[in-house]
Amino acid sequence: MNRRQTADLLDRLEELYPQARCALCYRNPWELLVATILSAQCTDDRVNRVTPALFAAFPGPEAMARAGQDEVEALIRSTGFFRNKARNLIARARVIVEEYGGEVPARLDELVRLPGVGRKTANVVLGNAFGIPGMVVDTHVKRLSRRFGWTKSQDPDRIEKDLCRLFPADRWVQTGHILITHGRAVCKAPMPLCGACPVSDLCPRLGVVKSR
DNA sequence: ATCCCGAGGG
DNA sequence: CCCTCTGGAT
Repeated sequence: MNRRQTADLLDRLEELYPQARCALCYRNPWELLVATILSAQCTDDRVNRVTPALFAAFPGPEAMARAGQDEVEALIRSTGFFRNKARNLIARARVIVEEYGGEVPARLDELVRLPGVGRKTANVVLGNAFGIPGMVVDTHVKRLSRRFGWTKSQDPDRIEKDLCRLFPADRWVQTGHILITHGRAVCKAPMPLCGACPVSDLCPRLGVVKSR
């Protein structure tokens, strides 16, 4: 799929999913950071079910830094990986309090140094809480990128670079959201709903692009 | 059984 | 590249 076909596809997906945005409930960078790490291997609606109680119990990094491991675990148990997540939430809060004066850093290199924060989470926070362009590569973006032929790699870091080269920076954030939205609704992991796909005419999987 | 808007470690 | 961590929905 060439650059022009890709741009056409993005235009149409953006038209189809005009409301595509971050699915996590949050009111500030700290809450978004917490909600995003909880969303690892867990659906966003399940995250949104536990965050109100979590944010009420630990409103900011200072409170979280003083939290007990089992106290946090109890609140986030249903999101899976709760031991790792609880440990990282507390450790991360301490780093934010001690090294960043209680403010979530707005830089990629500083965010990824926080415990439990990888490039995916960092780019979600940068794009949605700080308005800094970042290409989010989650399982959906990864899958669609391969299906549309935008990358041959399986490595998320490599895919991120490929997509950043393919798209202009001012579309990175929205591209992530619309790919995720389309991936969840139509272009699903085990069984894509190709018969009901609104952009199947642009899909290399069906061999239609080549014949145009 | 398989997957979910992942990260860390080998 | 591989593996593990975890619960819940389908």
